[in-house]
Amino acid sequence: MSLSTKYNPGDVEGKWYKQWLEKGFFSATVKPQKEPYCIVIPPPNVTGVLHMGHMLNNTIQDVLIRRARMLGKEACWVPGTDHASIATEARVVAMLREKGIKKSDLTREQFLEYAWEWKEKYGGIILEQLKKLGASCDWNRTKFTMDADYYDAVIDVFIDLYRKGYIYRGLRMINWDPAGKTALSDDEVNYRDVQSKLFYINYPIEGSTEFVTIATVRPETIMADTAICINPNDGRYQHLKGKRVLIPLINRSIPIIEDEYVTMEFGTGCLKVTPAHDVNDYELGKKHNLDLIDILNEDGSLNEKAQILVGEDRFIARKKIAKLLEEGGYINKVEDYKSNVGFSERTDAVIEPRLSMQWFVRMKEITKPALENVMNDTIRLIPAKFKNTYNHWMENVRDWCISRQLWWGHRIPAWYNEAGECVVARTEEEAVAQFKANNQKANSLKQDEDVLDTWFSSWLWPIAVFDCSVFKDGNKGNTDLNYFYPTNDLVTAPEILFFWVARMIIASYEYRNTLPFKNVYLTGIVRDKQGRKMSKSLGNSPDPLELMAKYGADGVRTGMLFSSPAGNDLLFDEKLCEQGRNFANKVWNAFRLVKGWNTENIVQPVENELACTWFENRRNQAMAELDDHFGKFRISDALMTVYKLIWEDFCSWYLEMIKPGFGKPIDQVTYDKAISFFESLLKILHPFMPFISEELWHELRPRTEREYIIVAEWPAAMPFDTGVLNKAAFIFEAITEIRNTRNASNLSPKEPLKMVINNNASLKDSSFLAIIKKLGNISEIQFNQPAAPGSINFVIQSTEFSIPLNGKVDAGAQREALQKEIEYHRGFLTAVNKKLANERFMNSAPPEVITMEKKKKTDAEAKINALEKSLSEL
RNA sequence: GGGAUGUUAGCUCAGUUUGGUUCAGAGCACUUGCUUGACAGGCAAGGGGUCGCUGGUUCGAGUCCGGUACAUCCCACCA
Repeated sequence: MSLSTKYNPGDVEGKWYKQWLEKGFFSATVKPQKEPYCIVIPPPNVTGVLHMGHMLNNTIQDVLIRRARMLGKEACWVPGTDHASIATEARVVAMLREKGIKKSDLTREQFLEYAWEWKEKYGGIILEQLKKLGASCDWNRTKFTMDADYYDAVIDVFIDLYRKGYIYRGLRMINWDPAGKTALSDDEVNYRDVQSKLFYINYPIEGSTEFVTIATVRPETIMADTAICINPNDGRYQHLKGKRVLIPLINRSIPIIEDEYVTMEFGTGCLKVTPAHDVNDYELGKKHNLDLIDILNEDGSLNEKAQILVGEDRFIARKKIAKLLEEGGYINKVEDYKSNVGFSERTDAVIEPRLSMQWFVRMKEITKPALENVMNDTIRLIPAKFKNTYNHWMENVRDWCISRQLWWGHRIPAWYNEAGECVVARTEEEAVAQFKANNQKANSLKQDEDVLDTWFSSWLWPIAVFDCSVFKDGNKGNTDLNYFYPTNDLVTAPEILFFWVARMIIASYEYRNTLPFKNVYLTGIVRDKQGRKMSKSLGNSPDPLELMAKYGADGVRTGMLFSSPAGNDLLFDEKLCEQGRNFANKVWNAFRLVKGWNTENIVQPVENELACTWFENRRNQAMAELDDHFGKFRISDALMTVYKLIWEDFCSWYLEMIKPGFGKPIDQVTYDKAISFFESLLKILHPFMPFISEELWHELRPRTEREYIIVAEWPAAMPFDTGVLNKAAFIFEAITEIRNTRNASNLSPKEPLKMVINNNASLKDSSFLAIIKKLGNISEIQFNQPAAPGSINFVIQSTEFSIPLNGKVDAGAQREALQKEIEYHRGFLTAVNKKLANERFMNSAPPEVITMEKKKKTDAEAKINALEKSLSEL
């Protein structure tokens, strides 16, 4: 046998992927007679490189798509990348910095030229990496969220929503990143507990020598205060109502206002109100008509409105002002305080709440169908527990800030004239026309400098990959869109359930008036063994490409799937890949065994006939389990079903049963059966392990030009006979008992044993015996003989077995073990007897349960009998 | 602060909807014995859990109800 004892994935993976591509097996087209099955990939960042999260996510998608393809559906997996405005722009800025170029020295056009150049060079590396894991995407359909037609679609949607009144421009308190000088959505802000100080500051009351003490963690913002607020029900402060106070250091007079918003228990019960620099204060300011005083520049330094410390950074200003207040005698006390501070996800700078003109999507109304259709399971979330979180988010949805102060992205189609008036238009010409129609000046127009939030383009993804014009012109009969949409399954991480999934659903109901996909499979997060999230900074993330080089793509794929039920985080351990690789090796060696047999036209032995009948039934049973698991998106369980069917049932039992003796031939009938079983196993293995299954498929027998396993037919569901399976279970149990007896008695498996069977004469002529003899290495079976002294006895389904050991064993140890076992069964029997003696149990339990208890009793009694017999014969 | 989910073998998880033969399971890990003519990346056998804790309902609770502890996640972001 020239085949290596080990499977070498490196030899075969590239070969098959290339052939699959060449034969066009991945590409999908409209075929009205076939049922479509479609997945759109969650587009990875164009700057991305493959990490373990992608590995898990895309393996699951590939499993689903490959199975659908084999089920005869027109399987379409659409790949692509996301322009990822913030991430990509940051990468380009960093790249330019290395070349000594500052973004601020470039014009927008120059910068974008660099960005595109960079994208052409490095963008899409990740798509090449996906091919290594076997991803069977229809690469002809590869889409990018800034393709020309996609760009237009995004602009069309903006204009359309603006006309419908869903998009507005407004002054709002937003999350400002002073380092990136951009607005961030709420979701791009991470909150962390930070140890800080709580300053108690005295504000002098106007026309009095008394003062009011407030507590704040941000003393540098007192110059922006426009009121002090007390709770009207606060008994301590009734005398302050209607008075005014002076801001320390700058002596500006501000009113004392009343609002129940103030918590009396916190701090002193007096709150300084700074509407320009705090979200809650902003709301309070609006309610009480307070002035807005913004004392910060874009970069977080103080501006001239602060009057003092102008130009200082906010954190330096905080230290300095604390000192000034101290010197001025305004500090009452300072406490240590732990507060929750927001940080930019991108730059990690402390977020500054800031008032700014931004564009928003009004969410309340537009989200309605998206909420309803998830809650009523039109769109299924898997696992369903995410419905709760989804519901909670959607019911409390806030308007979506969609403008970003960046250059890389879809530029907002808004135009301003010299007077600062604004129109939304696709081009400057259209803008001019609109201004004129409004009787407004239309000279020296300027386009909005901002681009749109990345999610404002990716929420169109499932539609736009098929047709970008649909947002402007409606559906003009694009057959791809009509055929593949709504898509079937979406596989993504729960982290982006709101960012992306919810918004795709919203867009789909808005523009297609239907769902975008039927099922959303939410994967877990890949963590390391200690449960930490994998991250670059921790260096705990293995490189999937290196893993695949080491264990094979099939090994890594199955390794990841072994322990990753939907919604559960995956604690990644390289051992899993090893298990995957070992499985591939097992399959490989099973092939080597079968392939090495010589056939002859001899009569099929009875034991082989039984073995084949059994395995066929067992396989059909497993197939039913498999289909059930897939129907419930239990991918790990599905894999485990295949794993055990192949390893235990096929290799350990079936092949051992039919294995011919060394150098002897196997009968043709059994051999053909074995090959066809092997084929069906390779088929159900294929979605999980595409490469080795394709390799062995071709090794197993000659194939025609287009006969590949990737397009082979998924084995149809077949009935199975539980009677056959039960009979086999009986044989297996007997064999296990025999082996156990050998093990416990230190008898080599090579030494043939004799056996006696009592009270089951029907076994005499059965093919069972042949199998028991073969796998148990039993040389002779006698019937209804008195047990010889020193026998080991056991009972299986009321049949008594006896193995004479002729003094080959240590009687003392044997006796002890037997006594222990007898004791256990006696205890069990007592419990059952007690139950049966309980009148109330006998009266209220259903008859089946009582019958079962009675059977337990007789079984236990038989077992004890047999054991006692063994004991007495020792 | 509000909400959700989870706690079952050393580890990762099934099982809880509909209480009683899938009821105490799986894979990995572990122990013992095997140079077994496919595979030591292997074979065979085995050990291991009072189902977080605590009350209750019931003839009977991993499963239903109350309480409690711990963990994780989501939302909000009280100066």
